[in-house]
Amino acid sequence: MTQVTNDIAQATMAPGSPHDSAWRAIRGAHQALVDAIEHDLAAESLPALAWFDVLAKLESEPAPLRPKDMLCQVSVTKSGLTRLLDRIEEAGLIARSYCPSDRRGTFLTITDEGRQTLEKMKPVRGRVFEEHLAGQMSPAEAETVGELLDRVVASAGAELEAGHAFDA
Amino acid sequence: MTQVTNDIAQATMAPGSPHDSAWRAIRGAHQALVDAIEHDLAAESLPALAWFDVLAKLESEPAPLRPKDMLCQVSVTKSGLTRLLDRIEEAGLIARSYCPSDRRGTFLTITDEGRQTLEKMKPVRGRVFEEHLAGQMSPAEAETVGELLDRVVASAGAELEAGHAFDA
DNA sequence: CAAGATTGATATTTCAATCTTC
DNA sequence: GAAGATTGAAATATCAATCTTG
Repeated sequence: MTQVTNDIAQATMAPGSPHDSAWRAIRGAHQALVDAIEHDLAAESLPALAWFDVLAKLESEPAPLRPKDMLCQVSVTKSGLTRLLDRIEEAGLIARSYCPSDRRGTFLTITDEGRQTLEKMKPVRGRVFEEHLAGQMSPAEAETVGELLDRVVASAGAELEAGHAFDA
Repeated sequence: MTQVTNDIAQATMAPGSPHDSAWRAIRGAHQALVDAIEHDLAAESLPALAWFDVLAKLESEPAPLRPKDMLCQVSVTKSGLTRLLDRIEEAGLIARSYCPSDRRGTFLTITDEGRQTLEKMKPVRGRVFEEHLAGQMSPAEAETVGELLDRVVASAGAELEAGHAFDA
C-alpha cells in the first residue's frame, strides 16, 4: 500500500461510496442468509450450518478426509474444528478412524445416520436459497455476483497465504 | 413455498448452479474480508471489528443511542451486546449513562479515547477494502453487487420480521 | 403484562501448550 | 524440528430467568 493508494482509499471509501455499499451489502446478505438458514434448520430440529458444512464435505469426497482438509470449508480454528468434530461424532453422524499411511492423522467418514441427516438439511437450505437468492435475481445476475466476489476471495486469500503462518 | 418452487429449488440449486455459486462467493468474500480486516487490526494492536461497529455507529449518530438501537448493526444477541459493551466501556472507549425520558434504557456515548481509537481503525479497514474490493472491481461493478445483494437483504430481512419474535 | 437491559448458568470458540509421528 | 491433532485454561457467545420501568 503506497501513500497514493492510501489517499485513494480515503477518497473512495467514504460512507456511501460504491465499494463501501458493496461491503455493507456483502455483510448484510451473508448475515441474512445465514440467519435464515439457521432459523429454518432449528425450526425442524436439525443441526446448525457448521454441521452441514462438515457432512457435505465428507459426502462430496470419495476418499476419507482428515480434519486439516476441512479447515478452509469450516471457518473455525484448528482446535475449534477438533471440538466441532467431537460433537458431531458424539451425535453419531461421523466416525473417526486412524490413518494407516500417516499415523499423525485422523480419518473422518460420514455415517449412515449422518447421510440421512444431511439429506434432511439439504432442502431446508435449498428453500432459503430459492426464496432469497433465486427469487431476487436471475441466474445471469447470480453469475455476475459470483464472478465479481470470487475475485475478492482470490485476492484476499492470496494475501493471507503470502503473509505469515496462521494459527501457529 | 409451493410445491412448484420447491421443485425449482431442486433443479436450480444443484452444486455448480449460478445461485449456488453466488452463495459460495458471498460466503467466501465475506469471510475473506473479515479475516483480512481482523488480521490487520490485530497486527496494529487495535480492537476487533465488532468494536469498530459499535464505535462507528455511536460516532455516526448525533443523539445518544441505546443498546437496542445497535442490535441490527452488531450481529450478536441482546445479552451478547450487553457483554460486548461491558468490555468496550471497561476499556474506556464508550460511556454508559441513564436515559432520563425512559429509565429502562441506557444511553451510550463514545469517549474521546474511543474517537481516537476509531480514527486509527478506519484506515486499516479502508486499506483492506481498497486492495480487495476497489482493486478487484470497478465502482460500477461494486454498485451492481451492492444493488443485487441489497435485494437479498431486503427479502430475508422481511422474512424474519414476518416470522415470530426473536431472542425472546 | 410488555419493553429494555442485565445476570447466572451453559455452550462454544480461541490461545497456548502438549503429545505423537514424520 | 515440523506437521497433524488434541487438551486445559481462558475468552466470548448464547439461552433462560430476572429486575426495573413503562
